[in-house]
Amino acid sequence: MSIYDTLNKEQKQAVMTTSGPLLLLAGAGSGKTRVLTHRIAYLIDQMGVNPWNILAITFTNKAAGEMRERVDQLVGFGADQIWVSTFHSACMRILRRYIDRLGFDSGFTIYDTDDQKTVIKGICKRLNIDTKIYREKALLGAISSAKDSLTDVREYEIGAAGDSSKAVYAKVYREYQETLQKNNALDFDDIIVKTVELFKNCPDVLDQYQERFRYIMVDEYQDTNTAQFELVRLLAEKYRNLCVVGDDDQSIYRFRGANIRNILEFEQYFPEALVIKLEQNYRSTQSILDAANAVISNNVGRKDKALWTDRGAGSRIHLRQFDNAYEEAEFIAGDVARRVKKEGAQYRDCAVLYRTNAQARLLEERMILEGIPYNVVGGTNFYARMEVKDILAYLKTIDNGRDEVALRRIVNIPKRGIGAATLDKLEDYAQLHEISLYDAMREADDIMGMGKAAAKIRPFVHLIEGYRKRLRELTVAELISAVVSEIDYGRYLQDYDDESCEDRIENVDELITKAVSYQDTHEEPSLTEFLEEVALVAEIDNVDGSDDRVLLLTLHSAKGLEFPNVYLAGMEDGLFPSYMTIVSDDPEDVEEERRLAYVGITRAMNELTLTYAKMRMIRGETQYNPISRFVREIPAALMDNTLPQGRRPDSLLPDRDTVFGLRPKAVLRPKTTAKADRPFIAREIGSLNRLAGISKGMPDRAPEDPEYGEGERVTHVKYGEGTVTKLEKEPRDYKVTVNFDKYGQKIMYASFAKLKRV
DNA sequence: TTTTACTTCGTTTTT
DNA sequence: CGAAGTAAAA
Repeated sequence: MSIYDTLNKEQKQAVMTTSGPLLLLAGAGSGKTRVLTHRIAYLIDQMGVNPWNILAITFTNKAAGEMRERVDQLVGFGADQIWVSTFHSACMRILRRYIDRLGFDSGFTIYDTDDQKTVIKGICKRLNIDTKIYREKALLGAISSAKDSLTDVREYEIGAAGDSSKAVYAKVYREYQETLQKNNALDFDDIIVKTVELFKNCPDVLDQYQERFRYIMVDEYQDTNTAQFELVRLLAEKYRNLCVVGDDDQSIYRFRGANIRNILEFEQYFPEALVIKLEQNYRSTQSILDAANAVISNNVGRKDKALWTDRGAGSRIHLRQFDNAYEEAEFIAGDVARRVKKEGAQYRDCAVLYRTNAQARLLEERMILEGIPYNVVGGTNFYARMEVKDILAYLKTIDNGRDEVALRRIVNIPKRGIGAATLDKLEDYAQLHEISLYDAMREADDIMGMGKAAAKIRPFVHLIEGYRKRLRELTVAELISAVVSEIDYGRYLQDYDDESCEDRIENVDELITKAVSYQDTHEEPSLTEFLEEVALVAEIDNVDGSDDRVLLLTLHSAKGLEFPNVYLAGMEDGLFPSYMTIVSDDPEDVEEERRLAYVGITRAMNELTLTYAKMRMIRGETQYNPISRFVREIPAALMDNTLPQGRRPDSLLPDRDTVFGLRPKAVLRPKTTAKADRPFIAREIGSLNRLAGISKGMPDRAPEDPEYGEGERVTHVKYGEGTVTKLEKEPRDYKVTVNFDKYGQKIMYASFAKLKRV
């Protein structure tokens, strides 16, 4: 009896195929992590591969940590030699060693989205670019997707030739890269891109890593972007022992540059690749899988596969409608409480999934009210909070004097009377003498025209210099404590906002706690490394599964997790799929949302509950959205409640004042913000309903007689041909039961099924 | 230079 | 609704 006997046939094949390229199409819940960990064990124990030669890449630190733990359990010896890491931290390790070859200093810092925005703002100001026309977000987005697809500044400029608008983007891209280089900083995308650049420019470095990583495994392969693919391709080029594991149906990061072609075209890059499909699901009941399969089958251009299980049908999927989001939250909280009290469930067995982070608030409030322990994943990243960023900016300034973004952030926090005018003078001086802004501050006394300002700068420089000198004798935690007390940051927070100051001080303390735990878990702790780790944590990394709490999280963060009880909240067209994707002219956008729905459904092991509200407040506006098309794509027979048969929007229109107890000021205020590109909500309802296949005013009319009868052959767009076994007239529509040749029996409503007689 | 009062704007998802 | 930006005032 060996550890490999518990694997099924395909899993075993995947584990034992150790050489050459391997594409593992692993459906949700098909045990891919098991395969990966067993494969690593097999490589070491059975094939005699040196653990040192193995690289396993995941997307989140959490996934990396879990994999490492499981490998440790399977492999007797040398497991710590394996690189199990995320794309970003693997690249960081390489860059810290070799980035000097690209003209950066190895003490570079990492810019998060906030920092990037600051840089872009500065550039726009400097170049007199109107941010009304060229939005910072759009500029950043363009730069990011250029990088994701490995388009450098030069190439971008060539592509922009002759297009004045694109030329602005190109100019900003160039300035942005130059600023980052000047600040000795990289953004998230650069971490990958610069590593690729390094490998391409320095064959000796590439060769060294190729020799080291003779066996490479990539998890969540469907989420890789072009740059990440190129990185992996380069590393694997020599020995070609590359195993990628992914599921095209779970590709949900296209907006972030994930290139689904990486999976669909893997066999073109590696013609000798073996492809293995894992379709047996060990997680969910058949009903849940049927629902997931039915929904995802509406997407085109996917690798064909269907999940199955030997677990049995299980209970039906619960579908619940509510008047508003408050009642929805009330139900979910109540249902969780009921399951815990009556069915012996634990809180941690339950998770509430939603499309947007904003939905968490109401759910959270309700959980508090009912006294249910919960945890919200995501929202504002801990390290993105103002008070935490302030402290980190101090640390960054001490660590890397060239990081101007950090310096500018804290130079006047707390108030030192160093304002824009002073900084402008310093900047001029710095530019003239080709030194950094911080170095200019050090020489402030010698700068003409500095006047009284020099006296204000002196203590600040003194403070930073003092900590630089003491850097070696202080731990990171001690350093933070010292800085916080020296600048009297607590007082600053109190003056800033008395209300929130307690929470903020708590967060600063939390940061110190994290610094202590960093200190305890690392062999050679350093400030640089601490800042790096802190920059690369994702919210999901902090989820502790051993806490007995209900988890509240977005569908995106839920990927890779599983729960006995799952609630999918806010199943409404306009929210999920989001309004943006519905009106998009690219049908791929809705398909991505559908994959998200697939991910959500397949998180559930035993019970799946879908909820939606007729009315919901979104950005201070009340919206009336129809039920999500994804719910309609689930066969009715799988659910415990019937779908609404369409409704007339006008019968539902505003009674919000009575519902929310609001004074009618919101209604009376003239709608001055209505613009051509953002139509009235009332009009949106109409169009959304039309998109969902509901036509206004039709529900109560007698249904049209279908062109087919019982026993006749019909054809369906998705299911193909079948025989009508039952035809029942209902007040609003005909209910048709069809036995499809390929998909078996389905019950559907005539007006939605659009069946054609053969 | 800093504080305040007011307007404007937007929302998907995040390593 | 809330964050963030802008203009005016102190």
